[in-house]
Amino acid sequence: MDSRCENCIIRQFNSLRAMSKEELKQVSDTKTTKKIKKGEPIFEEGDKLNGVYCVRDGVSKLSKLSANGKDQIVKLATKGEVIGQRSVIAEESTNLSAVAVNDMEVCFIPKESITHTLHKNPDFTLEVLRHMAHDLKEADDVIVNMSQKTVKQRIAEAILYLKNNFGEDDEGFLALTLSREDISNVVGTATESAIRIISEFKKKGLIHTSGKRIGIKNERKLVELVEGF
Amino acid sequence: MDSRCENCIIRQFNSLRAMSKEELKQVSDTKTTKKIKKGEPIFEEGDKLNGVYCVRDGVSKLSKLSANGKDQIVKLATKGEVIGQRSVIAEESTNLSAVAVNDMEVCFIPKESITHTLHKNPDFTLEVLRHMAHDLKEADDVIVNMSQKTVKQRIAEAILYLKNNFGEDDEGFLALTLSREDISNVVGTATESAIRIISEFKKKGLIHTSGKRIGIKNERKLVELVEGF
DNA sequence: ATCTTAAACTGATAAATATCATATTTTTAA
DNA sequence: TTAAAAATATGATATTTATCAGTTTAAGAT
Repeated sequence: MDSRCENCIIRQFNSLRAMSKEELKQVSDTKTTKKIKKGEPIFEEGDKLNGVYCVRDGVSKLSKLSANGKDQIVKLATKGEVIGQRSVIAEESTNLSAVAVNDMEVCFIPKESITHTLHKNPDFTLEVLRHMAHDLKEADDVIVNMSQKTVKQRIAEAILYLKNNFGEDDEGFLALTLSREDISNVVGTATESAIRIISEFKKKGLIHTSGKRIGIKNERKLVELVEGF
Repeated sequence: MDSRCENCIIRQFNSLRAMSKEELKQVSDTKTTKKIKKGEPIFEEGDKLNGVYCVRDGVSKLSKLSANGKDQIVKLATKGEVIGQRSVIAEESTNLSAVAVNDMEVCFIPKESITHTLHKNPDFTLEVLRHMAHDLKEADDVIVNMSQKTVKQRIAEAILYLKNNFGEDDEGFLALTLSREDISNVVGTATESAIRIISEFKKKGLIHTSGKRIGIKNERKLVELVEGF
């Protein structure tokens, strides 16, 4: 993979595409590439970030620790997404932890490169703004789901989400394998409850499993379940 | 109250303050002021908005209808806040309904005034971006609260939120009176459950009530409850 | 002011979910 | 490869929350 931002395909998926040649060169010259192993943190809740992280490969879970000691996963960030933006823009310490779900490669971009462009290039700022508007809409949807859907519906939805966003492998399992605990943290439930419902889905023929891996067997029924039939 | 945006105090609280004199004049010349009565909608979920609404007076609830027919209130917007921004920026139809909680006065600003400035004035765009970053953080917090806190904790939190954001009247009641149903829609629970818990708080001496009005009697205990004691 | 309607409230019960305890399987690392 | 650790799984039970049915109280309209 080319190590210059100008040539990085990932850029096509995020706001960096709205940068000018010179701005991009500046980013490329100051960025550093990091490898993060599965389970390792990129940053922790409360950290003051000195820049943002552009995900080149792998998936990161963004989560927040609640008073009762459970993590709530708020978002899964994958190839092409930029994480840490919110904190850098608001000039606050981050409200989320970012931990690698599998082995990752990320580019660290110092905040000066970003903030300078934010002040100078309205196209870039607008592009970031549009992304954030989208994230905000998604967050609103999550709030509604959390409060109005049952755990069963939320788990069905999470499984479909994983398929739609990360795809399936050649054996028909979800390409992104989350632990049962991670699933329960996405859905906001007790790990045992998540496991129980996954077993139930298996018994009913909606999914099949192998170890921690999950595959979809009856997508239509899962969709119906989410919609409340 | 002066009807020119340039002189409007409300502007101090929102992104419009980053506009140049000319931009603001343009907004002022194209804006229209509307009065909305308690219970009336400003816009409905799915509407394509032709502009944004700047709240001059009163409070609006932003909510989303869920599959089971219940509204989930995602945000309460008050004096100084601009609503409908997200949809206009993302150029999508709105994902939320806005209904007046009490009599309101709002200024409608056609989207052209906004989008034009978004493309030209990075200070303004950045200011809007910062606001949205803030909203996103709040949304993340709501997600965590929804999934990790009990209904009792969420109701206690809602009461404290109302006090901190809208204050108390001279009799010691919350200045913003929400119906029990609205409270249950903020908290994401059945109306009867909300009522029951409010009664319980009253019995325990945490609050006092008079009709639908609620006053805080023991703030410390409410805070402790939210934090899980 | 009073009639009418809507909102607030209460009880009984059902359903959903969490918790605790423990067995089994899978993964990790020596 | 195998022992240890971690994750998955399941049962029993407690707790929380929703639902249904009904009464009382408050608010709005004539």
